[in-house]
Amino acid sequence: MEVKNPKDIEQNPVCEVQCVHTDLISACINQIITSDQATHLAELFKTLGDSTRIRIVDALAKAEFCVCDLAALLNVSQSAISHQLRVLRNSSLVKYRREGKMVYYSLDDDHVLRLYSQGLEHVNEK
Amino acid sequence: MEVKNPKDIEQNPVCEVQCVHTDLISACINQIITSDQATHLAELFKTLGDSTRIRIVDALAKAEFCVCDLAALLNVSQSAISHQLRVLRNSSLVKYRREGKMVYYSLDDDHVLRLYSQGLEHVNEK
DNA sequence: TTCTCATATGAATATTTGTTCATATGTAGT
DNA sequence: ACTACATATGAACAAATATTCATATGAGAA
Repeated sequence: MEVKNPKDIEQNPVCEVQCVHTDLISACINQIITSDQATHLAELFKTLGDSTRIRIVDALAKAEFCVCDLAALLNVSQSAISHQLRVLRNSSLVKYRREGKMVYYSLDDDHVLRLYSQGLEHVNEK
Repeated sequence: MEVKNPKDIEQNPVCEVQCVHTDLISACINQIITSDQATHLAELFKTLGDSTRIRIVDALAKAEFCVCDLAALLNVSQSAISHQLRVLRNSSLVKYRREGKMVYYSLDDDHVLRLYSQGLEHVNEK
């Protein structure tokens, strides 16, 4: 029943609840990640949040592959692989080198492998 | 939801490209993560792929909070926080305990913190 | 019981996103 | 120049998803 008035929100974003532990909140408010940082970090995780990209990363954790190899190995169209590789590139998760007509992709650094392995550990234990 | 023309796939999943390094592929094909595993892992990362959930995790990395604390701290509606907490619960990233009317949330284990920190490291270095 | 309030949840909506299709770009060879 | 082919990319469509709104549930107090 207690519907919050939009005007109240403008005045005070916290008015909707009563239980707030104000001391704890004021102690933490300055330590919380900023919205900008959160957005960047979320984008990194979001990049790994697709099964096709996970399979690409898994493959690249084992060897360097060209685009058509990945398409064949994962049974996904060349276009789809290429689109997804761009997403992975934009998040600095993979790097590439050109050799003639072909482009070979690999994981950007050990950092990526650690992040991936950490996730794998979590799902294997749960 | 991932592939191209079903008829082509039945006939020959690789027909669209010519460059395939068949030896490398047959050496790797059995080591690649299964689609099922990839889906599970992707869901874990997807869970962290939203800025609101990142901010929740960041807060819970510092202290235990009840739902209304999180709503106030992050300036997000109670309903939205509650919805997102369920997503985090479903991926075993947070746990909770009831105390009277209130429900206190915290990170499920150190695993989650390591995964989160690893991601934070990556974005800070790039 | 009834009231209050902290939390959870279903439905609806708006935005995001992954794939396909068609086409463009870039590179090597003729 | 032209052809072949590996890769990239824009547009369109379908599927997934985050938030809001309204309401339900659960727990303590009167």
